[in-house]
Amino acid sequence: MAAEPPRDGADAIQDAWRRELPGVPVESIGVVTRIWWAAKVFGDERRRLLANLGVDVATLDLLSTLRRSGPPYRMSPGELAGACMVTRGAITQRVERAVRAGLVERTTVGSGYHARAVFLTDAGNALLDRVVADLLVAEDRLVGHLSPERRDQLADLLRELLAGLGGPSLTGQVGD
Amino acid sequence: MAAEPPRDGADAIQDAWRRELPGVPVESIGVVTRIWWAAKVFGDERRRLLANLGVDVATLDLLSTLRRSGPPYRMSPGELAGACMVTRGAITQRVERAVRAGLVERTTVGSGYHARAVFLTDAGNALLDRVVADLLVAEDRLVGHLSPERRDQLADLLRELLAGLGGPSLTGQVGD
DNA sequence: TAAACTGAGTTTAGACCTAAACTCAGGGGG
DNA sequence: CCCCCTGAGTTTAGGTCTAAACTCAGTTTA
Repeated sequence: MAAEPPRDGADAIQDAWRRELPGVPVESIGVVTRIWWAAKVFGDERRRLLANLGVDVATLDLLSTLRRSGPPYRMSPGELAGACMVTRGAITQRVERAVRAGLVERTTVGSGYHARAVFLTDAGNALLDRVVADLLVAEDRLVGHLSPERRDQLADLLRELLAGLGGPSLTGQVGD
Repeated sequence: MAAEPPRDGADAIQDAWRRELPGVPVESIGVVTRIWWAAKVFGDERRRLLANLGVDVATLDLLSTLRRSGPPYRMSPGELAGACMVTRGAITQRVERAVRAGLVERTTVGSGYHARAVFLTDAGNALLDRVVADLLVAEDRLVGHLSPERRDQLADLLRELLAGLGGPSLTGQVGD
């Protein structure tokens, strides 16, 4: 007879919908709502930290994806859209901002209307060297209250969840 | 000797940072990145479904929070901000849109500059009755490939994670 | 009782995203 | 050789959010 874990806000939301709309299936809330909240906490924390370091989350996502891609460290806008999980239009805007900031460059073709490849400048690489380690250390602290065993259990369950979601997998991700 | 789970994109990202920035702690990625991706998949799916039903995610979040709050089904903007985990400014804008759509009303005070309480109209309640059940059924299907045992394990680990994050708890949530 | 304070709500500027329309470059038919 | 098609990239309109400045109502204080 293991002790029940203390109830939290997601449990309260399940109860509230059971009360307001009897008969609807509320079981997914325990997973979906908590994932939503955790993502919000991580996202807010990351935004604050990066703001202090002078970058925004979207730009760092772009630069990180290029850096992680490995040699030759160049990606087309379409590849970036797949890896970053945003629309091509969003990539156009991210690249435009990053170019203005001197963090990436584009090679174009023909009249120059279309970008062909995007790659980091020295300044972009320097920014990554300066920021990513701090970010990973901060996030390590955020999840540090979970024992390594619990953390690995959670990671494995999330991997299983994502595999079934048909969402982001190795396809379209880093490492062409 | 349990079989290793198949590698996914998050594993690849861990490897890539180990290669690019040797020495940085990459263990948090297995949890943080997968939670981020899962939230993105759930969020995109919810946005698409709700767009078909003629609502947007932010408005449904507002209406749901009011409905779940129970009697007297009224909340101040500040309470709503806490429960929805967005800034008060965002609540002002959400309420303004919902008022224009006829889904909620406001009671004001004095010159009418400040809202005091926000509550659902009949149209707002009808929209919830029409939409929430469909949404929960759809999300139940999304996580349906996990066995109930795995789902509960995942929910428990996420509850533990959130408790340690000091993030959303019972405080400021539903239930007055 | 009037000035200052405090806290809740609102406004605004700026960032970011999506969806849909638009624009080229390159590759077939005719 | 030219027209059209297709696909990748870009533009634009519209919506959402945050952070910081601003505005009141009610309260404290002298």
